[in-house]
Amino acid sequence: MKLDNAVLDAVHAAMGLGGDPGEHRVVVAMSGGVDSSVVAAMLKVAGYDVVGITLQLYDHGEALRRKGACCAGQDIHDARRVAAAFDIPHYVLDFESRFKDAVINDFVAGYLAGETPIPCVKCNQTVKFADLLQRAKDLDAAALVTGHYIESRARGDGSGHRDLFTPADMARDQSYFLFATTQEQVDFLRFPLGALPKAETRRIAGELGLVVADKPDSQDICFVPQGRYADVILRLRPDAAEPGDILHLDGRVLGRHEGIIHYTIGQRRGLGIAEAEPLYVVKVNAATKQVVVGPREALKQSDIRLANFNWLGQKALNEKAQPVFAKIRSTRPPVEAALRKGPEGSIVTILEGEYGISPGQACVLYDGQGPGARVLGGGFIASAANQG
RNA sequence: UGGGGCGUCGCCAAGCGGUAAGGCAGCGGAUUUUGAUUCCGCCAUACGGAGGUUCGAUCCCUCCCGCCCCAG
Repeated sequence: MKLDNAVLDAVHAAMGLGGDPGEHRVVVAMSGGVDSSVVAAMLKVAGYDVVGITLQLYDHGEALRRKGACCAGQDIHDARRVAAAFDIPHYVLDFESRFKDAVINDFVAGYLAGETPIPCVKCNQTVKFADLLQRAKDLDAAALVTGHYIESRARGDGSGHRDLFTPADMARDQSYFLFATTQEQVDFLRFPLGALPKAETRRIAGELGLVVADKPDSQDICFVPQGRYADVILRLRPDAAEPGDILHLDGRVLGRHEGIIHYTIGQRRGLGIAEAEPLYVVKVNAATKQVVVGPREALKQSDIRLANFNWLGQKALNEKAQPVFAKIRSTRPPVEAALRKGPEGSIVTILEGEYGISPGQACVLYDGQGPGARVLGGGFIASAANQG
């Protein structure tokens, strides 16, 4: 099995390790999906000393053959098969307990607090780029490699540091989920798919004869079956189903709900309230169990206070606002904003405002729009308000 | 039990003799490595009930039922 020279060059460039590939041990996080499988196979074909690791994260033993999942059941089996086909040493690590503590419990706690957690970020932040990354280092690897669609390039100033950039295929951009990656982690990570369009990844998968070449892309939260996340919360915390009022901004009580965990800011469906115009969730109050609704216009806000801020930019932050581009949800392009750091923490002001800014979600910062924009970090949205 | 008004899909609401708009809600799908959003599709053989007039009635007439308002 071989690859085009252009592809091989791209792989070597993405790794940036220099010298003989065979002298570099690299650990590939293999989820069992097409992307990470292609990464592992490409690196092996390119001559690296590849070690594949698959994390078992949840549902040990349960029959999980559904499509679009990862890190359990069938997917582990798929990863193992790909590794075997390419003669890649492969290990499955049981991270269930760690995953439950760091990701699932955090997810549940977020909803109980009236926020909208983003488990994929937590998973990258803790399980993958902290624990798994340490395992890779323990194995004397030169890098931990994943199938994320994001570009990493050496800064080239002799510092040994690397920077993250949005990928060539913006339709697949995963930078939103990676904003919390620290500089130290960035320096050890590699993302060979950042330069490839997804279609090219599929093509390579076919060319290399991977058993997962036609496997559907994953979507939804990996540990949530059927997209019914509330079921997972209720299973862990049956007491989370506390009903409350659905209150309109104008003060009217319009109805009742079966628990704030079913709602997120900006949500329209599922309210069951027939009014003249569509109503959206404007606020979720965990203390009073109230879900406040209002017209779409009421969702527009501009000032965002960030928590757990991770700054990957070069320029030092201070009270003077600096221009950035901010993205408050994964499926929206970054928009013009201003970032400043004050006594209250890091504040991002969206110049034109954004609709449905939800606490718990991420606000990711860039130095531009489109492919090749540098990822400057970001934070979790702690609160949002209208510009005063 | 005098007068007036109204009863059309779960909610709101067009239609005023020619064979049931629309919005909201709901359901289904597409999109999406989070939650959402958005988009697309579906959603009353039926107009409170019974008669009548008419070629033809949700729309006209009569009676009944049920609401609402004003006056007692």
